[in-house]
Amino acid sequence: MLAADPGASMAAIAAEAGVDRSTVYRRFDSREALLAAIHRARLTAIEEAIEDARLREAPVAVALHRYVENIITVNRTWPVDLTRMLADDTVHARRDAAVREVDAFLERATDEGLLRPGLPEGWAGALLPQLMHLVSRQSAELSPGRAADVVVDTFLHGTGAP
Amino acid sequence: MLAADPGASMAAIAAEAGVDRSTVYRRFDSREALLAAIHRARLTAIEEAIEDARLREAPVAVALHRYVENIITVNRTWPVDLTRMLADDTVHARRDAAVREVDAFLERATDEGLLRPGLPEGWAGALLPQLMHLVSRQSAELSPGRAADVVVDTFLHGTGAP
DNA sequence: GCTAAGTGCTACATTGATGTGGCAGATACT
DNA sequence: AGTATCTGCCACATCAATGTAGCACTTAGC
Repeated sequence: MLAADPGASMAAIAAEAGVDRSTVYRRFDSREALLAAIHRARLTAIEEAIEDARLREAPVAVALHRYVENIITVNRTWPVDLTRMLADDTVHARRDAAVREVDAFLERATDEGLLRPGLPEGWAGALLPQLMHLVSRQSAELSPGRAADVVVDTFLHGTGAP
Repeated sequence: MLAADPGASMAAIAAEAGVDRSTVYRRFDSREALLAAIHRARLTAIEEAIEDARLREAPVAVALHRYVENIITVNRTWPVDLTRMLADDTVHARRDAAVREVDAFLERATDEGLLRPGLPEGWAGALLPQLMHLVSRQSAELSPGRAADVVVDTFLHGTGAP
């Protein structure tokens, strides 16, 4: 709901959840507070996904697939865009830390020969989230594991003939 | 502006353009009319991009690169999301026609051995626009030609080591 | 049976955005 | 000079969404 339209009204959100608008206001002081709670939940899930994938120590191919699979699940559970919450300093800082963690991993993946060197600055780091986001909403019928297969395969080898 | 926040107010849009809010209302009857005009302009540019690339006849590798380069320019000129205008029937129909044209091209590209067969249904057709959109706003410093190089290379071969 | 907590529904004040109309000044064209 | 057009500024009505408050009803636990 908030994924399709981040500007959705509280009435629409409440209707989607099958409760009255006033009930939502009983649990969250304001619309801002509701969105902040959702974004915090997503951030926490992202941090757990990163930790579970052991981006610093695990073999890069294994860590990549595990990270992708985890994030696809996060995307499906909390399909909201954190970009619109960068006003909040805490959210901003936690998001930055997660991005830095993934960037460092991609650098390690390049050093260890999984990724091609010489790519444009930040290209891999921008591409990977887009692929995960795409498969999350495009191919809802795929299990997280199969969806991760597609993302990793496309990320590493593209869609061209071998 | 409308790219960053599709829900931007007329006051914000007018301020961005350096004119008064009332001046915008003199040129467009309503907010809807303004958005419709922008979307029509984007659609027209997309149709020209497809025609110029000769997706039906040109060699697939040539047509792909030319199409990508054209759309990157369109994305930078009219950076708005057509998905939010599907209420308008005319927009919907024109967009569908363009999507079908590209899908048919991707099928031809598969038949002629440029793309790998056996990809998930609709994956290439969803991936390509995402890549073009990503490079359009991510790498503003690249010329359309160089940006298209990156997109086509990533689309066909990914970012993995050879 | 009684209480406490949660929920739905309604009414209300407030705010921000939309859209309209009028007026005055600047620019350009004849 | 005189006129037409465009613009900025201001005031105003309208509407949708936010947030608050009160009341009645249901459910669960003691």
